[in-house]
Amino acid sequence: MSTSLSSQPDDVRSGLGRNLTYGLLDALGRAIVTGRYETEPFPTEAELAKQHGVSRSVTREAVKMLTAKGLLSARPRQGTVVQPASSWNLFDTDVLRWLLERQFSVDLLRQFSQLRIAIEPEAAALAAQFATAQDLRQISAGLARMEAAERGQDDTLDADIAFHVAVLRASGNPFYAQFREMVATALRTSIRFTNRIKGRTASVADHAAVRDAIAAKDPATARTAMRTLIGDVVELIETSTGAAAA
Amino acid sequence: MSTSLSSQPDDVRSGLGRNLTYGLLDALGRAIVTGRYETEPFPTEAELAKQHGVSRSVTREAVKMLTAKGLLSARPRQGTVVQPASSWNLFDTDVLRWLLERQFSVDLLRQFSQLRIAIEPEAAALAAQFATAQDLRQISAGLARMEAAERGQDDTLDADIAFHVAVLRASGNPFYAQFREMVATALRTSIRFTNRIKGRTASVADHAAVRDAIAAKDPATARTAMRTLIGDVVELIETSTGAAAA
DNA sequence: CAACCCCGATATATCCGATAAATGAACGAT
DNA sequence: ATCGTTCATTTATCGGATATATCGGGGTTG
Repeated sequence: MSTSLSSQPDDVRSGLGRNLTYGLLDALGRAIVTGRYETEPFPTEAELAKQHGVSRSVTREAVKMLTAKGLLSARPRQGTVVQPASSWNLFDTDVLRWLLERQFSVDLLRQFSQLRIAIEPEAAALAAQFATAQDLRQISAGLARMEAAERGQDDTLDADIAFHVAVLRASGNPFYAQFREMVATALRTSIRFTNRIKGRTASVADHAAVRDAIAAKDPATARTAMRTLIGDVVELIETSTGAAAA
Repeated sequence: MSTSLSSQPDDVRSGLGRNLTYGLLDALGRAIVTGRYETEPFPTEAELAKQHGVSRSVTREAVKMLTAKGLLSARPRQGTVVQPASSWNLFDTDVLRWLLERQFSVDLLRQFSQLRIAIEPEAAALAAQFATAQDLRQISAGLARMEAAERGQDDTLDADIAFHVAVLRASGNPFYAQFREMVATALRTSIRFTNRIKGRTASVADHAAVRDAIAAKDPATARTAMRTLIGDVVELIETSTGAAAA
């Protein structure tokens, strides 16, 4: 065939995933969330296979995975079509990552932080009630890493993530724990905005207050302390958005 | 082989989905969350195809969708294995439905309601700030349906769902709106427990208080009113659980 | 003229058989 | 005993054939 010399068919074969299907999944996912198919129709299965230089099997499996994540819908004769953004599964870590890594994602980051305002304070309150000794050790370990990062002995971002993830786990509720990956992804992305604006040095003292309240089994205080923490983040992003708009 | 006459290979061909792949997806999803593969290893691709009387293509696509939802993981030689429950995407409506519809799901329902305590009051607060005129009409429509249901002129459950979904939409935040399907699913399941215990007649007055606070653009009151509402649900479920345990 | 039915075109859905690649385990050499 | 090789198993990938669903056009009919 003509394209089989793999001149450069979008190169799904590189290193985008552990195999061709995941490579195509990633390429298509990014293309969809960046709106490439808002102006042109989504290709048919045969066209996709030819464009990316892969077999129909690989194509179909990638499309099925995107369907499972709510980004696509396939019907005979009608073809495969991109679903409206309202039906995308925003709590799928792949989808969230694609969305946050694209350009113009500050709005989305602000909206996700608005969600964190609801989730994390309540998670802290639950943690204050149900955290095991080991949960508490993990939270303290995260805090210790933040202090170490202050002295340049650890990575600030990783330490921050470790702390928040530990609190979510300590809630003892799988639905709260589910936000682990998402918060981690969002934090990694958000640093591109927040760190650019302030020196940050994310208030270790405020984080310590959360840990202390959880250790003291004081849900109300834990909730307020965490709310303060996330509130600062939101304010930082609001400022960023406002600055960009002005 | 013995099974090729399709005596009754689990019958994915019936009406479980709009095609074979979705039928198999549903059958396998239910089987996984009900723990069938905790005692026996997950079948290989070839075995699955034979057991359900479908081709390997259909099998592979269903497995890929389950992988996208976090339930499975496939590697050459190792085979396909069920992932630990902690990596299942609980915010996928299929996964949540499979989990809630299985036996012994009261615990999960309680935990999801604990999440609603975080989400819905905050959504109500956001709605009080940002709801459009149309959002408000939708909320009022939901309330009207609840009143009608009181008089036996509408379905209580559908009306309740319509109200909560309208509030989530009115938040103007896609992450909150994402909970629509999940709350709907959870409510439909929860009625099997809550309705069994009380006459319910879910406090229309309490719902009206939420609507009024949103209409008055009073976030704090909207938040507290919604918190009261969900708090009642949790209490109801706690009672149910306690009764079952005792 | 309008309603209905039938047929063809098109895209996904399904089945199939062959080959490639990855990987863990058994086996053998040093 | 350790290390490397071979082998068996399972998923990954390929591509061709056929089935099925569905939209739209066109012809027939009341």
